[in-house]
Amino acid sequence: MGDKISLSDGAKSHGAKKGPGGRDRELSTLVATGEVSDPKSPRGRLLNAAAQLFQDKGYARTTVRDIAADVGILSGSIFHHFRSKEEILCQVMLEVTRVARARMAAAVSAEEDPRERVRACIRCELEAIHGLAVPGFPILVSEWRSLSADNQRLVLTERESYESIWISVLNNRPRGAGIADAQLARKLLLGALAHSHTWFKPRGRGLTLNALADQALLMVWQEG
Amino acid sequence: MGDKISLSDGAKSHGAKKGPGGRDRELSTLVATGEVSDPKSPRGRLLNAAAQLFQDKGYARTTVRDIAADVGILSGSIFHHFRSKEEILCQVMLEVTRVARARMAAAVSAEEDPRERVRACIRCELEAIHGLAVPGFPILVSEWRSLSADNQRLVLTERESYESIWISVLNNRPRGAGIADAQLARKLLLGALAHSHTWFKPRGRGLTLNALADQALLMVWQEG
DNA sequence: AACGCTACCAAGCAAGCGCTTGGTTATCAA
DNA sequence: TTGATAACCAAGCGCTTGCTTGGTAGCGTT
Repeated sequence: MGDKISLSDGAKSHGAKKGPGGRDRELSTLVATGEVSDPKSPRGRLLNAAAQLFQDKGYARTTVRDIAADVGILSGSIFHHFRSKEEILCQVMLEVTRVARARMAAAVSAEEDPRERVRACIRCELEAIHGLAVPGFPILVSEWRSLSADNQRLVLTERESYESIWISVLNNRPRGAGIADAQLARKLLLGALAHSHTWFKPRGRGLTLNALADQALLMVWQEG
Repeated sequence: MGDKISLSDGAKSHGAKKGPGGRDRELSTLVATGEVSDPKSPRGRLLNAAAQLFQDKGYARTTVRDIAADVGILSGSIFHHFRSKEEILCQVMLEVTRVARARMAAAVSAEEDPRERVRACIRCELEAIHGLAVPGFPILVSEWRSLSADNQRLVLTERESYESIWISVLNNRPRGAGIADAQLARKLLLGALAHSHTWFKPRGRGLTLNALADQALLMVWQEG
């Protein structure tokens, strides 16, 4: 099962190399389709600031005054863009999910080998977790309970396609490669990777992000 | 009086034994030495209530009024036992760590085989995470940032001996058993296990806690 | 010129927060 | 009896919080 991975669009940009110049072609596409707010618009700037603050200080410890100050407006003005503080969190999660999904789809389709695809998923999620793709990804795990049940359902729906990529990639592992159940392997892996946000420093000269990805790969894919 | 005492309450003298080893024996010892508060004392009841509330709702969303109401007193009375709300969190973390450490040490020393010792560690931590040992263990991961730097240092010191058990047990793995570096394996494992708190239901009829431990073992110990 | 729209300011409200204060009760030892 | 102490109540203080209100400046369209 899970031979093909359904990608939303055929036009994908592989590699997503970070460097000087346009960081992600996927992001521009998402902005163009309206799936993600323009980072230069007031709304986009607010969401980016909120994402960074929620990630750094936590949702509850971040005030709307913090967010407002970060983009240079007064706190009351925020509510011309969002109805409530929680809506900000919800929108951050939705947009982060869309960016992460687009990058993940591109990364997977750029690889052929099943094992390389798993590695690509891991590396891709690690990049998201450590802010190389978009700020705010760790919030999806750490601040989940800060959402109301309705908003949880909303984000969960948006997230399904992201997780389904993971599952189909993990299902392409051979027998005996480790944890058999892809759903279980995914959950354990998500916990392990997300937690790395608290201790892994990409700036450090010791372990690189790619090396960490290789080690994490050993958890769900053994043998050669 | 309809007060509910959450866990490990019946150990009046040496009464309650659970399982072959007498699992609450460790708690009684810790209470006797003063390392952990008596669950029947006001302080112990407050700490237990706080631990459960912090775990369920999160530290920031739990008010001192919530904790007080849970044990049947008024909010102001709390501050005859603790100087601040954060001190409650800190004390919860310290005591939870001590209980977890004692249980872990007992679980490890009950096994001889290196692989069984790793499995025992995993099972032991899973039991702690899912409230079978003491309420509040997941707080150690999820609410770490709610502590001031000073209190973080305090808890970290108390925790060292707990982590050192993990490291020595993981270091007894043979070469080629998976992730070579014990420190790294431990961090990834902690993330994976702690995250299971959000999705694993011990009440569920599907995956048992022991089966989950076996699967988690596959992440750090391959080839039987 | 008049309009409509977006983005924002200035001021502040009501609620909830952690925590303080002064006093009361129960227990127990000398 | 007296005094010390632990445990708690009743009341509320000072502050922060998310959010509201009424108004304004700038801009493009008609």
